[in-house]
Amino acid sequence: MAKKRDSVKTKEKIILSAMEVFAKDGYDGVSVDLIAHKADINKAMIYYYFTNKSKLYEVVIEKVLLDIYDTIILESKKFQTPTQRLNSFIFTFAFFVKKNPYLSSLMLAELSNGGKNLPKNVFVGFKKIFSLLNSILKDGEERGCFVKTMPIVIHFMIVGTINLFITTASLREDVLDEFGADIGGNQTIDDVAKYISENIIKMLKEEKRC
Amino acid sequence: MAKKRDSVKTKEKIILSAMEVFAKDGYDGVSVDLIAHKADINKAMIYYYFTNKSKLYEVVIEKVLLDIYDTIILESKKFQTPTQRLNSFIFTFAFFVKKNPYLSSLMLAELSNGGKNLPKNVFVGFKKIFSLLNSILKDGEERGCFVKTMPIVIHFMIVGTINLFITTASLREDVLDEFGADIGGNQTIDDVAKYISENIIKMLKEEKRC
Amino acid sequence: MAKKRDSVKTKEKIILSAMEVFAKDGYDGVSVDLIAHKADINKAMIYYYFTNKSKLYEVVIEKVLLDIYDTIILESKKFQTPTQRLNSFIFTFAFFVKKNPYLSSLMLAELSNGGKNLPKNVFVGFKKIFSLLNSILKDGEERGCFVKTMPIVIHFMIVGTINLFITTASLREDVLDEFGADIGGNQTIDDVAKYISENIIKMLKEEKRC
Amino acid sequence: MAKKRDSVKTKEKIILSAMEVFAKDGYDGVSVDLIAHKADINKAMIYYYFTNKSKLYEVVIEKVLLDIYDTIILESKKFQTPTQRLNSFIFTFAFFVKKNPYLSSLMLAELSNGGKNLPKNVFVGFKKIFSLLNSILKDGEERGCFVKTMPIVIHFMIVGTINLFITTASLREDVLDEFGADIGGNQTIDDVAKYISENIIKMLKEEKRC
DNA sequence: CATGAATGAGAGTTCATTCAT
DNA sequence: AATGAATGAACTCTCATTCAT
Repeated sequence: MAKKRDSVKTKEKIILSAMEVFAKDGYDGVSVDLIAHKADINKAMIYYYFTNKSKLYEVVIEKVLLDIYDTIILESKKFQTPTQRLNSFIFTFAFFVKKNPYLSSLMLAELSNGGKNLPKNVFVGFKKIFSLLNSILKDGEERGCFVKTMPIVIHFMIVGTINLFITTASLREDVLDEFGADIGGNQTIDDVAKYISENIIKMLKEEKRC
Repeated sequence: MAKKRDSVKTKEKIILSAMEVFAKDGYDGVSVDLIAHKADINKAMIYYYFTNKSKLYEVVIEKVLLDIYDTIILESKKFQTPTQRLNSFIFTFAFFVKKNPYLSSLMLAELSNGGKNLPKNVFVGFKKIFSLLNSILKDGEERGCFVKTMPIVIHFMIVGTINLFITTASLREDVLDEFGADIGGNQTIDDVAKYISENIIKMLKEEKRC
Repeated sequence: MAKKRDSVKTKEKIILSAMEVFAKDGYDGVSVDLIAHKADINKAMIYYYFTNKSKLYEVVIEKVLLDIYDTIILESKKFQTPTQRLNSFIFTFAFFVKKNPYLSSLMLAELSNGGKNLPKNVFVGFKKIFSLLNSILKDGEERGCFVKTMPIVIHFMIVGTINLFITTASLREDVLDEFGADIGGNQTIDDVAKYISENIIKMLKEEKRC
Repeated sequence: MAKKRDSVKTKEKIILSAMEVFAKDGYDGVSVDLIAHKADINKAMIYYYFTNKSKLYEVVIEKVLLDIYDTIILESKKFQTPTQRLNSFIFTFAFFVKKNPYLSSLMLAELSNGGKNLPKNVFVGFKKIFSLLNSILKDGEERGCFVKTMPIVIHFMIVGTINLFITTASLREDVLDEFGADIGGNQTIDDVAKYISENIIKMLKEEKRC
């Protein structure tokens, strides 16, 4: 029998519901009422546990980013060469957002509005992920595997492409028939990850292999 | 002699103000009051000319997308080879969003939320731009300049990277000092465009030149 | 060729449109914009000709009431005996509202809200009509045709019944099928007038005939 | 001990205030602000309890009609003969609207505008009241007390006359002095009910008595 | 006479947040 | 820890009315 008062469960339900609706409709597009309703809890509980809407949003975003970071770090450690680790970075990121379809929307939304709903300190999440990629690239450079590059651009290429592929999925599906060109309706996120990985690695190499 | 009641001017003022604030705070984050105030017109005029907030948003987005499209098309026609035209596509896009810093936010926001605030027919704008890139790529393939590729991924690589670079500019600046790695604080959008262009062309070529 | 500027025609178009929509949705339920649109004239013309919405309403009501009065008076003069004249009163009233289906709504609406949208002087219209009936009844009494009665109640019996029959027509039609009882779906306004006339006259007579 | 937060009381206050002002100024003539103010509650509570203005109006009307119905039914059951029951119907109706002066306006207003502010299902109230009268008349016919009649016309005669008498009371008072004829200024609603009852029963009888 | 542009007040509704129980 | 009631500000939208041309 489920306990009537289970703070952990209640908090979790709130975060999950919040994540879902924030991802779909954005911070301003969502009411606290809606979150409470989705989570099947009393609205006042949100204030009890998270102080206010803004703080709840922070918690949601922070959780999302740290989850990604932890996952990527974990996978990345299994490999030694920069090439393998870069490949792992891309695939793990793609795999993660595939598993958590809300994340892409949230990440893009925050990046696109300059984080207006967030305090600066939340961006440690973004920075951590970037730092990881950065260290892979620097390591590759030092070992002579990769050419000197612009890490932030590589980062945006990976993150931007994969996120856009995910977030535009339904959009592309809607317009599929009235469109002659190939808009990626048949490609899976894995195909995309593979394509990106191969080509970015091609970009980063001159002659040598690692 | 400046007329006191000039519908064209009023409409323009509304669209410009709307574009600015929508880009900064998103559809739901902006009040009609604010738009009216920024445009220095009476709020009711927004309803007089645009029926409602939603319709105004549509007009703004449509205008943005068609402007980009027209500009890119125009530039693109100056070149003959697929390589040149692809290069032109990237640079013109980058140039345009640099000149119109609001656009990136608007594009990313719409892409990231699946166009929830827009009717499907507005996506002709997005499709047109993509179609243009698509035809360049296909042409390159047929002429044997480019390898077979995934056009939608190339598209997201270009558009996503440039848009993210623009929209995150202030964000990156804010965290610059507390951060060791190079987060692109010194690079201009032109540097980025050049880098993307060179590397994507490298990706698309095997041996031959066009 | 129709003249571009024809004040009489414009005024008439306004009054007719106003009558129609006021009848359907009431004074507060109608916007000046709507009247202008229905009349196919510029909104400002309404203010030009009628000063404001309230005054326009007055004009409409006044016209309605005087039209009825004039018609009834005219018909009534064709008859000599109180019985005939009462019969004429009822039939002419019924005939008139049948021909002008908006009037009933307007009359009932004004009566039901105590004339809140009208200045007292507009009620001369109502009073005139009542005076006419009153004189018929008094004449009947004096001549010994009718018993002494309560004129205002007779008046409400006639006017109320006929008006309700007209205004509820569509309502009764809507619920006709789901209703066993006879709600007057087959009766015409003429049937009703006949029925009312016969029975009220029966009420007013004792033994004698006139 | 009076509770500070009593949903029942709050709801009641809202309904009572709404009934009063809707009766006076009609659906469109009343603002939600006014209702809230009259009820001495926060405006948002109206939406909390009744969703919107329209739904509140429905609730008010439904309550009014069912109240009348219940009262009439209760009284009617005390009598056996059709004549007595018809007499009871008329007196109870008159007594009820005298006690609840808002009702007549509301009923007339809704009848006169074809129920534009109400969903069809609200008219069960009207239908129930009419059904009751209808069954009295049918019963009278079958027992040979009443002649065959047009029930809907009888209904409008009763309801229309009494309602008009009530709603026009202040109007008639205002114009009393400037008017020679007897406009019912001295008659009470009971006089009117008695008059209507006697005469309608006279109408419905031929020779026989019940 | 006629028009379209403009205005300011106010209407209906929503929402983040707080309070009493 | 949990709930439903309450609040006040803000939001979208409408409307009677006026002004400039």
